[in-house]
Amino acid sequence: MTGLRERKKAETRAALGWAAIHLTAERGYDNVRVEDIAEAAGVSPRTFNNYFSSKAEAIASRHLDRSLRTAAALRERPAGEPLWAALTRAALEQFTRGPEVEAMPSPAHAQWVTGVRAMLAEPALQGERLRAAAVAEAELAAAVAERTGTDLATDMYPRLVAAAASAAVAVAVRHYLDSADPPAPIERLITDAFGQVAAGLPEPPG
Amino acid sequence: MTGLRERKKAETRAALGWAAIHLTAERGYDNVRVEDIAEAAGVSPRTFNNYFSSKAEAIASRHLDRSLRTAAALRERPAGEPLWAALTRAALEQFTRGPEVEAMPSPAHAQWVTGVRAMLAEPALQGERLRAAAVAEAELAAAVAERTGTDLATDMYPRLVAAAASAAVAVAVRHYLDSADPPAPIERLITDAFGQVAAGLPEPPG
DNA sequence: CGAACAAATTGCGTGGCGCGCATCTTTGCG
DNA sequence: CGCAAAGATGCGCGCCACGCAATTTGTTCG
Repeated sequence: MTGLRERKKAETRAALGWAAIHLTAERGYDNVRVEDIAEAAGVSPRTFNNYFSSKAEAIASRHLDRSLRTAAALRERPAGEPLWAALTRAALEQFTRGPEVEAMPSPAHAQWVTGVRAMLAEPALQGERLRAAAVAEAELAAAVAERTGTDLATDMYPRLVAAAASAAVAVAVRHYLDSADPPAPIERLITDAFGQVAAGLPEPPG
Repeated sequence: MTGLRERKKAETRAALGWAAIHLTAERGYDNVRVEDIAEAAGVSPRTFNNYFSSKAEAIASRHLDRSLRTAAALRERPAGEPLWAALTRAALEQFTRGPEVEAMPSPAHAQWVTGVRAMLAEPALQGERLRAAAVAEAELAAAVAERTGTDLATDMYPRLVAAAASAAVAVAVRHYLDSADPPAPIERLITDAFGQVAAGLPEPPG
């Protein structure tokens, strides 16, 4: 049952998360006060901390949500599919561009990208982003354990797989953001990264 | 040249880092104020923030130093050694027990372990730990790039290797800490984890 | 329907933190 | 010895996370 209560809560959370990201990309991390975020989301400052225990956590929340979806996506891949193929697909599914950004006028879009880059570079945020990734990784490990019939408590295998997969995505995204001009499409980079990991990252011929 | 200046600075940094860890393991994260750490290190509270920009960073500093040593160790492995063998050795070298802990009376040792476990579980610290790991991972990637003659700017390979290696160590350590009673020796777990990663983490036979 | 219950929001107050700035002390070097 | 650079310290400010208690808003039953 989806009561009004739950829905409103989800909406407030989303509004706060979005406002936090939006304002930060726009003005920079420490030109945004919690008060501003709360106001933009139409809620009292005190309420902010009922949803997030820090400014950084709010900003990382969308990253967390997206990352968690990878685990969910893996669970929905057909059982017959080989593990690494399923992981690759599950990861790729998360990289369709969202509507908020898609429906953004072109001049603003350039500034948006710049702002997001600055945001990702902000040291004060990296820890929280990584923490979110770690939470999602745990979820992914659980999904891998289910799929492969291994045991989280006794086998390192599912956690190793989850960690390697997360690393593949992270490296691909980083490569995408770093390479300036017309970068290779993110889909190709992710596929490539997963391919290398699944191949055991053999030393390239000198 | 190692002037008095540099040495004192290194000493102060070490003293602050150690005091931060020690007090936190003893009393718990938020029963330790910055003032306490500074006092334990024999330095003014204001000086604390000349060395670390947050309490969490101070606590994670030793983790950072240790992790950075892995990259240095890799650079010192013989050039002929296969990459993954060299990585495994470099990682293993970091896990010889330090003297401060070794020379600790047995009754205190038990409490120490408990305190450290609680410290590692503290959410407010995980982000900073992960951030330290990320910094070290970057350094490791650079070392891998050198050794394999690949290019950080154009190839995902060195970063993928560094990330996979870091993940292997992290998973092994976690497994070691999680499994209670008489756990498998950490050396075996690390070797095993590296072996699986280098083999491409093949799906186990159902 | 409406009354009792539960859950969320809000305002207020507090302790602590991160850091800029100005000042004083120590170190390195000629 | 004396000076310039680097570090340590004291002070003060703005902000943040959170506990508590009062209030508003949804939910559930008689």
